[in-house]
Amino acid sequence: MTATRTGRPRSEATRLAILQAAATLTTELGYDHVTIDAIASRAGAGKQTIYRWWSAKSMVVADAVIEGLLRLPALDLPDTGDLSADLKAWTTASAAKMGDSRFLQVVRALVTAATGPEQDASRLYEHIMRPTYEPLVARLRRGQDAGQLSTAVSAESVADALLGTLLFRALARLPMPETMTGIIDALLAPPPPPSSS
Amino acid sequence: MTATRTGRPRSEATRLAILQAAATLTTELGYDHVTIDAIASRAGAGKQTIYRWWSAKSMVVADAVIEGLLRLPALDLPDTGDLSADLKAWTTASAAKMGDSRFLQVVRALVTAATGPEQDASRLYEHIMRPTYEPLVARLRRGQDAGQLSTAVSAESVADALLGTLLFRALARLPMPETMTGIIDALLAPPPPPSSS
Amino acid sequence: MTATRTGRPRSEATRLAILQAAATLTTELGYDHVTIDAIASRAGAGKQTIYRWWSAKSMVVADAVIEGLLRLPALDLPDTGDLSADLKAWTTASAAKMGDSRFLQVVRALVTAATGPEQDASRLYEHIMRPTYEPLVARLRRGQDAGQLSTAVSAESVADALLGTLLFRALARLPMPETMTGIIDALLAPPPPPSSS
Amino acid sequence: MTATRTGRPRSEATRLAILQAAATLTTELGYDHVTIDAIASRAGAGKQTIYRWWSAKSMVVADAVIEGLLRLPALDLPDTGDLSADLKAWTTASAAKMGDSRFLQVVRALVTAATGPEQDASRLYEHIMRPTYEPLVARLRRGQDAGQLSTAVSAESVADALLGTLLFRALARLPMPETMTGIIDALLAPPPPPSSS
DNA sequence: AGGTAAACGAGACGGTACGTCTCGTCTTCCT
DNA sequence: AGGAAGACGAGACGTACCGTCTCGTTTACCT
Repeated sequence: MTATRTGRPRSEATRLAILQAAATLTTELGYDHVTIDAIASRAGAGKQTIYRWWSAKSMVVADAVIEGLLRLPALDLPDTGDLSADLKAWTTASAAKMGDSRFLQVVRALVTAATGPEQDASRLYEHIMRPTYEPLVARLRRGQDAGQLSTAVSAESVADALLGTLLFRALARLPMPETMTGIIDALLAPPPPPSSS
Repeated sequence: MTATRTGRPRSEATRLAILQAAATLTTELGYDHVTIDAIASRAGAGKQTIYRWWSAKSMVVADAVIEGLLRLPALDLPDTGDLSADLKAWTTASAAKMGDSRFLQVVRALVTAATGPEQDASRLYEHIMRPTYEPLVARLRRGQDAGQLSTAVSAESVADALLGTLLFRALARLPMPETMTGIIDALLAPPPPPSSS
Repeated sequence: MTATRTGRPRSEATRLAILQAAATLTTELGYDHVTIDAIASRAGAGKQTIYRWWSAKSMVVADAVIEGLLRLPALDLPDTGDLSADLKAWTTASAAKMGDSRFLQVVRALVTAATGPEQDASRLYEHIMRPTYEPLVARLRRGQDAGQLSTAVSAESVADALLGTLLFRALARLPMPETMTGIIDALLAPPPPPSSS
Repeated sequence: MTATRTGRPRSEATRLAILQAAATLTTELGYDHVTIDAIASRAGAGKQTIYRWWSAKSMVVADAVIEGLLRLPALDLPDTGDLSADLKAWTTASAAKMGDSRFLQVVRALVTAATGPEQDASRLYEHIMRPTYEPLVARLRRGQDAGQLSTAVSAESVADALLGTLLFRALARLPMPETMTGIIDALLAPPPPPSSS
């Protein structure tokens, strides 16, 4: 019994109105120009209601992401049986979305939240990163089962490298597709060791 | 001759004091919590002096980086001739530093800047990441020359994967060292090609 | 029969707890810093219970006064038969209490209420001042009966002058005791009439 | 040389605009409904500018009084040579103004300020009470010289009693004129001591 | 040497947003 | 129905910074 029991219960309608307002304003104005006052006003809520449930603006935006009101680029990973083609299709599509400035606005909120208290960071990982990470690892494992990826390397390592590259180059604003193709080839179908260059 | 000629010349001592203050405060407080007032106060300078020479906080911090006053706690990448051992030593040591809050502060500065104007973002990334990224790429190229790494994959791709993994796992707060070892092995010592190619 | 009759009867214990809390907090914090929330919390009552029975903070405090829970630190006015000595003893003792911050807190409550609606103001003044004012007037009347004070001046006027002097000098933070002695002498033992009347 | 010397000097225009705004708003809305935000907005000033120079709303209003922008009832004390008539005329006129609710609004600000830090209270006394108190004492002394008031009582005592009565009855909202007449008569022309009632 | 002019430290200015506090109402469960 | 608990919309509070604007002062170059 962790719950308190008396008192007016939290209003779900208000909670959603706040998250919706945060999502809308982030998309319209960009993360930096969103204010708590504006979120409250747009949501028809009091500021205290926001501060009662969220510790910072970044957490409100992060919750809007979790709630699905503010979409990160969808990263549905296909499974056609051809791991290499699937990964290339996925990274190419993902990379294309990374150039979207609205995406960077959201990423900024998430990174801000991620550098905050451990508890908040973990929550974000669970709700935002894991839904992308786990299917990717699973797909890589199926590729290993199919003999398309060496079992000498952990699927997690490859997933880290792929997601990390996307993150790194997105933040650095470097071009992406070719790079991703190269590393995928390197990991999946390594050439014979060079003997004489 | 665009320059005016009379008047008191710009004070180099003040310029450096401002950049040093910006660097110190960014490391101590994190990019978001650095204020122009604090920089001015710490540097013993007037705010107007800062605004006279820089357009925004991000430009001051970028200049501090250029000046070499603010760095990632980057480690020297050894070159013993054994690429695998060198990378493992470097990634292990780097991963250990990822727990350092100063690292996260700088990463935050980068991400914050990344969502700002293209020009600011590029300046910061160039000068913060390059001192780490370029030597890494160079070392990988030497490894390729020595036949320790396939030439079928670009050195940049491997560098992206390594740095990206560090960045990703740092932000996601996942454990690091083992993972790094695995991916290095995968890239350097590829397994036999899958049976059905 | 104006009253409804069904339902749970009003809790007397809660009513008193609220008034006691209001009195205590007014004394401790001063009228301005008392909040309805704090009263409710201290009384172990719900805010709605307060709003159900009182229209405003001033009314709660007024009721606390009526209930005798909040008083000026009034002193008993002695009656030894010697009006002059009695008044001097009382004013000297009262003046000493004027330095007490609790006194100023109550005065502030009165002044705050005085600027509000007529009804609230009257209630507070009646009940806070009267317990001091009425005995003083009564004592002065007995002095008049005993020939110690002229009947040409109303007892109320003298009471006003005495209490007013205390109030004025307390607010102006001027020294008090000697002054009080002087005015008492002036009123009780009038000098010979001026030569040219 | 107690003053600091550098930096932009305080703007006198802004200072006056703030006091004028405070005066106007107090008159229009009443002391309670004046907000610092409204003063700042009306004055075209920033809130911080107000907080930089005044500790509380009551001090701003008090300064507006001192500056003559928010008038207390003028208490010009006539000197026709007839002390009794002069005092009665003055108290009657003063009492009439005391019923004005705008007066009570200002008094509330002053009392609030008077119950604050010693330094603020002293300032108020010097600038607000003394300009009324001192001429009154002086007039009473001239009355003593003319034999219209006993020299056995200090002029200050009488002034205390008169001002105190006005203050007390104004705050208590009790009727005034008759009472004031009575006490003046008692102090100025005492009847012969009663022998047989 | 004296004059001109830009840069300097200092800090007040009009603003925006913050995060907190209090109000008076509303909503639930418990008695 | 009364009451405790406590969430709610509203909005004022006092603070922190922003970027701009005077000030008086300092330090060069130019007569």
